[in-house]
Amino acid sequence: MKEFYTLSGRAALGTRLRRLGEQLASDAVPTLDMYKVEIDLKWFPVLYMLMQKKTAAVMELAEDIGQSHPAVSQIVKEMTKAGLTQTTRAKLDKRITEVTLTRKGKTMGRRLEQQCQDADQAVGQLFADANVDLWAAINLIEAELDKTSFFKRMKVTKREREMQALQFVPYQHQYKNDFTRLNEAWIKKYFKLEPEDSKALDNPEGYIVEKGGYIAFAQLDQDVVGTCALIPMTSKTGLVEMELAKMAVTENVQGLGVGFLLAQHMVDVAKQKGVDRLYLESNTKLAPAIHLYKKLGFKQIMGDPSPYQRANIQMELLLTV
Amino acid sequence: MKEFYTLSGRAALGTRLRRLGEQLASDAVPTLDMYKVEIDLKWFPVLYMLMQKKTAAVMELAEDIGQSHPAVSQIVKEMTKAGLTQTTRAKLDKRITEVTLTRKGKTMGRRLEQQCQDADQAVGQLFADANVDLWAAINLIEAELDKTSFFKRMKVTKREREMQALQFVPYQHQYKNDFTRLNEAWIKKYFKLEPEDSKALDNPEGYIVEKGGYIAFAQLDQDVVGTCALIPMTSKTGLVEMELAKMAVTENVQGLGVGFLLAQHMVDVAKQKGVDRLYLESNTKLAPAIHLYKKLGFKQIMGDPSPYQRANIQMELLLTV
DNA sequence: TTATATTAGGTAACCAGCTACGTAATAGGT
DNA sequence: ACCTATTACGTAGCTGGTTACCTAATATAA
Repeated sequence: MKEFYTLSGRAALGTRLRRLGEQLASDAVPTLDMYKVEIDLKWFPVLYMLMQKKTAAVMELAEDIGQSHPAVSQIVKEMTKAGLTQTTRAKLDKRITEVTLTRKGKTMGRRLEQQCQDADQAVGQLFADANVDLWAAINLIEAELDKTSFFKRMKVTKREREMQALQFVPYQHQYKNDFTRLNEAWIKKYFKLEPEDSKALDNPEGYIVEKGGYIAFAQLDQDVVGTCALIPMTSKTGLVEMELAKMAVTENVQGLGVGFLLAQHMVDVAKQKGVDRLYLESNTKLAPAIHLYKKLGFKQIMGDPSPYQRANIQMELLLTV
Repeated sequence: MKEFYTLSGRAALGTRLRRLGEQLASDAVPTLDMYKVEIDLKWFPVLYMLMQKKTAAVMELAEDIGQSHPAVSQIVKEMTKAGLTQTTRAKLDKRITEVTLTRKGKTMGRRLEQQCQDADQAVGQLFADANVDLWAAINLIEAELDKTSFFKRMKVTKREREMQALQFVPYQHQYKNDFTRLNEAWIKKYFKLEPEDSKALDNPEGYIVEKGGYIAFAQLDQDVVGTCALIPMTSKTGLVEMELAKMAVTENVQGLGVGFLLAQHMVDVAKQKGVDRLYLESNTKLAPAIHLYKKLGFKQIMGDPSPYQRANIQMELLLTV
């Protein structure tokens, strides 16, 4: 039994907690008997709250015990039938159903309170015996989950693992289609293909690689998920200058930081090549891209007019100071 | 919200555990999406087990994942409909339904395993952030509950509390009926009233108290729940001797240790009175009583014949050595 | 052998939650 | 004053589990 837990490890934490909770709850059924509290287990929280509050509305009880109001409505109906509670419409607001305990309900309630005190005591003893304060532990865990939900934590974990598998490879002939595909995808999505585009996209080898440029591809497991190019520029200043261009990342891995790592990789390559200044053109519509460039240290400049219509921002990064 | 927890304290541990578990589980639904595992959350354990086992029977899976076999049967049916599993009758034993994953099922399974690894990682991180190892804590608690169930713990706690309220009071006239009632109850239950009984039961004052004897009553809250008497004996040896007799405890508090505490009280009283030797007669049918006397140090002896038919064992306790 | 017990697992009915929705009463804006 | 939004809460129906019960196959004892 419970083979599943041992195998799936802490991933089954949720199931395990629920199960332990259920076990404790089911242990509570015979104890109710012991205290001569003749109630349905599920009435427990409502009865308990009514002992504290004297009178309460259905919605109020639902809020207090953390269940839906139909559940409470149902429970109150049953308890009333069993003679433990009675309901009256509130005078001030006739929508409100006020629930109060009958004499019999109060008797049960008193026994229940006694039982709760004993249970608290017993739980305390259990913690002492096991030398663990599970209650405090849950408080800490819940506080931590309030800060960052488990869902978000999973996302971070996944990304971290995946990013470890990310590799950068230089251009090879077999990647030609990937280069075209990745770039056409984003251009078509945000703008439309310009005549200037086809120059580089249709012939990366002749237009970039053979001219002393560099193209890198980001590979995740077997998939090519991103690309970026360094294109030599004819410099007027005597500095070694290259253009960072054709940056593209597949839609379904966007937001994982592939773009940033890819761009960083390109900067590293540029440094190795002895490039003094990196230049790029982009569009302010592409906010995440601009953000990414800024993060890498690119500064906006007013440069020469671009051959691309969509370019409305130009940036540079000086690599040698 | 959650007013109930803060009020009822650790008594609501069960509910709280269950709730936290459910919260974590519900957080897992969107993560399934993230990993492109297109399964119903409840299929998770079955799919996971099948990844480990290649093939498994319905009963086996039920055992492994800790759910009932109809649940598994249902899940397998749904999974088969979704094309994730296929079922065949075992050749050796045609009652057995062997469940295996299809190609599609295996694909999902692989992604799920990946997800489980990430989840395990994320849970580990959560524990690190909260600085609590909840997993280890649960292990300790479960181990402790295996030793002593929560139900039993509640019983002990209840008894301890109740025993604190236990008081011993000496005979007063208003207790006369209690003395008769308590004694007649057990005599009638195990034996039948003998003529000798009425002597003491009908006239405790004349037969016991006024002759220098002593009667004590055990009171729990307002209820008289037990009684016991010390009756002077005519000694041949010159020692001060008394008979411990008329020990009776109400049925509905039996097993709580009232009898033991009462007898212990009588021994204390005897010591105060300067009694050298306590003597008693009983019947071996009354095993708990005999056990109790032995625990107090009484030893079996062969004494004079008893006026009571039901007496088939005699014991003594020497108080002065 | 043959009768009986046990086992695998399917179906049915139930249960305790939930969400969705409807109705009546109240609150609020114009 | 009147229309709209909100609130309280009841009913209906869904879901994911359960237990109870059934049949068929196998194991066991007379």
